[in-house]
Amino acid sequence: MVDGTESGMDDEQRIDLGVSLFIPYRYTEDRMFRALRDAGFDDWTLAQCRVFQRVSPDGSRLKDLADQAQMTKQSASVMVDQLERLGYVRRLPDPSDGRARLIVIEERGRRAVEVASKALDEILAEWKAYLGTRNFTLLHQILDQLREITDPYAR
Amino acid sequence: MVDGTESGMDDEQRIDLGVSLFIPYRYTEDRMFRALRDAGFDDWTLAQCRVFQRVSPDGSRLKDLADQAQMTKQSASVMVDQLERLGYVRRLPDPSDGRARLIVIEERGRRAVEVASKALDEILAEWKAYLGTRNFTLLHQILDQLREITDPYAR
DNA sequence: CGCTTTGGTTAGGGACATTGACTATTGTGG
DNA sequence: CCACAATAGTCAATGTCCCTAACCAAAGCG
Repeated sequence: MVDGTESGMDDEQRIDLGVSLFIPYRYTEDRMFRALRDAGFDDWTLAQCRVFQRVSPDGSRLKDLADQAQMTKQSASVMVDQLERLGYVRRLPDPSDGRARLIVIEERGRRAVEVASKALDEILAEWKAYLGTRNFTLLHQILDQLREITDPYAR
Repeated sequence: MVDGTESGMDDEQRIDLGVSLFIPYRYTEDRMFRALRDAGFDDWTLAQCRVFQRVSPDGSRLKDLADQAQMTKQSASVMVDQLERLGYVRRLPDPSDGRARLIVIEERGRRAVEVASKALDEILAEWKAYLGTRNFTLLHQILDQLREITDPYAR
């Protein structure tokens, strides 16, 4: 927050790494969202989509979705309600825990995942071509490393 | 969006680069926001703070803030209203254009920038120590490069 | 000068996310 | 085997954010 220009650290490196991280992130998000819309998945919102993307292929608990998306269970629940009404996911009772429910991907959701997947491939291929394979791989490695000290959710 | 597991590209690299970018970004944002709160700047919200961080030391036009923050002028205007009421910024008539107004940082805002600046330095120092100077610099360079094809706002 | 563009504001509504209080199931220690 | 704490999720009310639409005024341009 705040791109201060004073104090410590050589200026070259202060040019907001936070923003530098955010910009390409948003680029992928925007582009995938647009790809989905163009493919006919235009009945959901970005916020709903963000929750959907966290649903594991094996089904997820509401609590986990909420944690990962950094929101309250209540908020996540509303999103899931909507996604369910739209046919992207379904809630099933969790056989291993009577309190819990498993949110699983439905037919329409599966088709959306396919489209998004393809869009992501395209983006990554472009980046790879632009950065060169070497730097592209390095970026991956460094970010993975960084994740270890910045990801609040184990992984 | 959507972390698909099928199709193209070797799996190693598909582990969502988007998320990998987002996680450290959010880490910096969260931590700076907390640092500000702890320092007594606890009367604003994250959304207001996000707009504030875009205000240039020389003053910014509303339109520019809105563009950079990817929101409408109307939304940005509300944020600025609030920031102004809280004493972080002030609107001045723009001498070079009778229609426009310059949003400039006020005393309280300047103090906040200082705190945020210090927090950012800390974070970057930690990352540098963890990644090693070499990789830290590389990360910067690669992200800068990536920005050229992903930043919708020139710079 | 008219006309278009550009910078901002006002008004109203919808989407998102939070806090607080509640139910029900699970697990645990006495 | 039962009181008790912790956990999964819901309901209700509220507030914040952000958008569309409509508008005003200054600037730029033919």
